[in-house]
Amino acid sequence: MAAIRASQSPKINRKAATIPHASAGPTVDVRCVLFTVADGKLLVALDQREGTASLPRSLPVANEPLDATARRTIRESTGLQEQYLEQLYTLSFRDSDGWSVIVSYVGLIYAGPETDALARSIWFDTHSLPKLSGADEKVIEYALLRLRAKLGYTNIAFHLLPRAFTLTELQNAYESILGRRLDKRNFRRRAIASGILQSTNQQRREGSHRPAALYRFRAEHDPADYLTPAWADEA
Amino acid sequence: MAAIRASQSPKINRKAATIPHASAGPTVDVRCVLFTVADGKLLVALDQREGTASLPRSLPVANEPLDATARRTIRESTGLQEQYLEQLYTLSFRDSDGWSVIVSYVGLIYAGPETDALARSIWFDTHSLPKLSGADEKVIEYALLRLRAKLGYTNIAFHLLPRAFTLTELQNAYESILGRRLDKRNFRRRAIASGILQSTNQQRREGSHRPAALYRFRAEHDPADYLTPAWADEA
DNA sequence: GCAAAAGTGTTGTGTATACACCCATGG
DNA sequence: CCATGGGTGTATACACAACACTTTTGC
Repeated sequence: MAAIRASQSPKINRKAATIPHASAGPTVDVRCVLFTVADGKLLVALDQREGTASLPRSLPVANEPLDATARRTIRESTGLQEQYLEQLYTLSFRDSDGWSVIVSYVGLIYAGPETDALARSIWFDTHSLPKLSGADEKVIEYALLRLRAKLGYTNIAFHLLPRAFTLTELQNAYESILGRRLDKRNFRRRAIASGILQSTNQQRREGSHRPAALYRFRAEHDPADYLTPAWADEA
Repeated sequence: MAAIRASQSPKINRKAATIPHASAGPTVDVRCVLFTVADGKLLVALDQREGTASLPRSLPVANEPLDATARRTIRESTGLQEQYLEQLYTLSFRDSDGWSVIVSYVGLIYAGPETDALARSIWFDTHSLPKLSGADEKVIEYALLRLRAKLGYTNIAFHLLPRAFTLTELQNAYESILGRRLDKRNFRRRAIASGILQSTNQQRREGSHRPAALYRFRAEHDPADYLTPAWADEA
């Protein structure tokens, strides 16, 4: 607990602050970890320009809010519109391209058969990822950690499903992310109790077994985005 | 669920990506919300250069990790060494100085009588803050929200106390942050049960009443930093 | 002996977990 | 009629909230 008031010099700070642009500050680059679930696998979207794979990324254009950059990145790189987006973490990184500040986002999306067909090549199983840069690897790893943790106290997994879904599909999404099986009765009880399920009166019949009831997600009761500040990103 | 594959043009993206430096990207600036507790009040540290108050801030110097920038900012602005530091949120902001990306951090510290004396002027009660920029106001508001939420599932408030403390002091810290009174017996039971209290065998006698047992915080059992990625910030 | 803060247990209520069988359908 | 996944209830353990009095000290 020794005194710390040593290097009190705000020289660099002040100087740079007066000429904010064109200084040797870091480049800001936005990267998105976009997840989807298919066949009981948790998949992540990667770009594969020039052989090596990498997270979808881009630089913010002038005065573009970071959230908008993230959404644009996802659109440009996958052609899809994410259903949920949350800022993950910001880190600085030094590599061959110079000095970057990476603002990372996590997105969730349902990639059904249609979209799957046109964009299949970009999806990679999180359990067998291709070679990635160190930064991308860490960002993905952390995104997974946070996504799993968040399943415990939010209903975020709804965003991985189509508008109408069965409880079994919902449970499969949870199990894919968590990597373990859940008890059917307990899962259904909690899902119903959470109050964010709206029971449509439709059913889905497929295969030689009892048809499943279809539900919708009541977005207005979703407490999932409480981690994102209300103002989010304005300019 | 209409098809979204509209603006597939990664023009801007690609172009900017090839000349990352010297472009008109945003300035990156790190701001710290440093909290302390005194007299049952939750206080935040503000700089008051040139009349208007603002959060302590600075620009990262070349290749400096963001966490290091945050720690340096706190040292330079308060002369103190924070006891806990966590990244809060990153937002972009447009103001008179141009286009900035603000990486915000929350720090916790114990500001005892000694430190209080030399730095008293910088501390402001969170319930009566001076006029601040819109960005700073929002960052503080969000920091408070997150700090309160975090008290529910972590033991983060220990970082607001001196090395040895009484359970009553700990409870006061919680109450100052939450803004409501807690039940003494329940509070103590949970604090003990959490396993991060190490009972020193010392007591503190002050005033005409029974002396209080002193405890220490077992940092190695602190699950508080699980929100921060293991790699945190390397370059 | 009294004022002032420290310290201490029990009970009810709600929430999470473990666990096994019948139902509706297609072929 | 059988294979397949859909759907249902109960008992137990644990976590949390409400609640009041005794203890030790300084003066």
